[in-house]
Amino acid sequence: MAGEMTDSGVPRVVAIAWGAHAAPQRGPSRGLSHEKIVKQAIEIADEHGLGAVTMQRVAESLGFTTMSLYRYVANKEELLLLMSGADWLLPPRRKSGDDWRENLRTWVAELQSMYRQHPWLLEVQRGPVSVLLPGTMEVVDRGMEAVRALELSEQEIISLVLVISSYVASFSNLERDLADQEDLEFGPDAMAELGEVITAERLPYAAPFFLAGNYAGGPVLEDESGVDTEYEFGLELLIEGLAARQAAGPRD
Amino acid sequence: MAGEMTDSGVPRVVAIAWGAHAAPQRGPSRGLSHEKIVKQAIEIADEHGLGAVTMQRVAESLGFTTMSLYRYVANKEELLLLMSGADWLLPPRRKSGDDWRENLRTWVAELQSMYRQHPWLLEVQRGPVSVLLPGTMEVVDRGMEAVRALELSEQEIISLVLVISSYVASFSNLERDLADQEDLEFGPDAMAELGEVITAERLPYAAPFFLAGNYAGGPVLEDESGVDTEYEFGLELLIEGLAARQAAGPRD
DNA sequence: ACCTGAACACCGTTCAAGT
DNA sequence: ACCTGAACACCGTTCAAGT
Repeated sequence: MAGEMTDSGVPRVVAIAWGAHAAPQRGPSRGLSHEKIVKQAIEIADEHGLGAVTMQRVAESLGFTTMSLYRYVANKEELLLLMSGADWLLPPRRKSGDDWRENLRTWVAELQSMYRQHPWLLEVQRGPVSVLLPGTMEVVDRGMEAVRALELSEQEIISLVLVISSYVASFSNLERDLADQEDLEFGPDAMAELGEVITAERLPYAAPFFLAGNYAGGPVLEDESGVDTEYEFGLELLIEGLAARQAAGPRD
Repeated sequence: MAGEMTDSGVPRVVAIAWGAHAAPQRGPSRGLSHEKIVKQAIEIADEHGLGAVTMQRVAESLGFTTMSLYRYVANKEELLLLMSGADWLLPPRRKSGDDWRENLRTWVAELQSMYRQHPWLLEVQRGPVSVLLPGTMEVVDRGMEAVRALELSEQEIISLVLVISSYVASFSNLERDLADQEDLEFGPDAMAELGEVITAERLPYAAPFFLAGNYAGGPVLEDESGVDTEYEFGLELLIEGLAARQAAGPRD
């Protein structure tokens, strides 16, 4: 499942991603390359979603046969990994300041913008291999830099980076799901029908809230950009929690 | 994209999920039903992953033709929605206490256990419709109950429930991804090859950490159950942040 | 080494037909 | 109303063959 390995024991796809698999190049090349394939696949995913990324479509849009791709990529999974680990999906790196809160917010905003521009990133299966891809490592590196001023152990720094990036990913996911489908609005008939199954006995807390019209389609998910309020709320909690932890000094 | 609507304007799949679409039942029924189909599909997903859930496989394992399913379900997407919104995936509801921290931890543990037992839940596309399914509303209801003692507005309560459940989902996702593939271990050859591209110039913070052997395959991701340390760390942050917010009193 | 073409075993979904 | 069977337009991937 981790794919083929290179002679030295590095996963093939990792070597390719870092450009270390420099294409032996003996016979004639008609112009295909890893970079071209991955770029094209990303373009298709950006425009038409990950579902539109098929081997056939990628190949044809490059002017080649489907089968030509298999000279560069072991299978579709490998192509998806290469797409998700491309480091050019991130905005250019900016100089980091001294205020960790501000750094953290900048880093998080970069992540969020990446997910917004390339929502399919959230659908690609992650794993130990992804962690070694250029894009992922770049994200981790920027995160580590952002919080360098905090008094945390290396273990805690990695934990923090993981926690925050997971948080951003999960909210970007939510945001994407909600954006995908048009909002629902219910007339009196629909509310009546729903009211018969969504009862206060069954759902003592959620039902009254829903029946008052405050749930789906209500103000909760309707502020300007979907779930921004919720997102900020949670991020604030994480940062405040971190500050409290810092103030309390080292533990254990 | 939101699917067909019932006469009163409720999405068809929502009506089915709540059992409000009570099967007209005029002609002869050979024993297929929404419940049987969804249960079978869930069983297959639990055992063999969401990828194994095909219309053909679900139908055949029930002893029917593929096409018979389409009398109960408009398309595959609807089947996936019904699976993800089933409320019997949750552990039985327990009485909630007065300590909101403890309640929150119990609720979160229930969610986590659900994701561990049914990892495919994390792959199903969410949307406005999912929010109205019995399972989702049950989760929200339990969350609202857990934090009822906190002095928060309804808006904030919903935000909090969303934040925490997103957090749990994202970590469960991470956990699943890491569990899917065996861990990587690199010998000296591999480390040498990787060291040529993963340099301190390119990744000033992550590279030294990685080259010291502390990154993938190192102690960070190797503690007992994968990412438990990171998970606890973040949860602690959220709770501490929440407590700090409470102590500071109402805002704005 | 690079790319092609034919073939295989799958998908989801339609439609018309049986009971 | 419920289920079947044949057919269609796709998938990813193999293999043997061409240059």
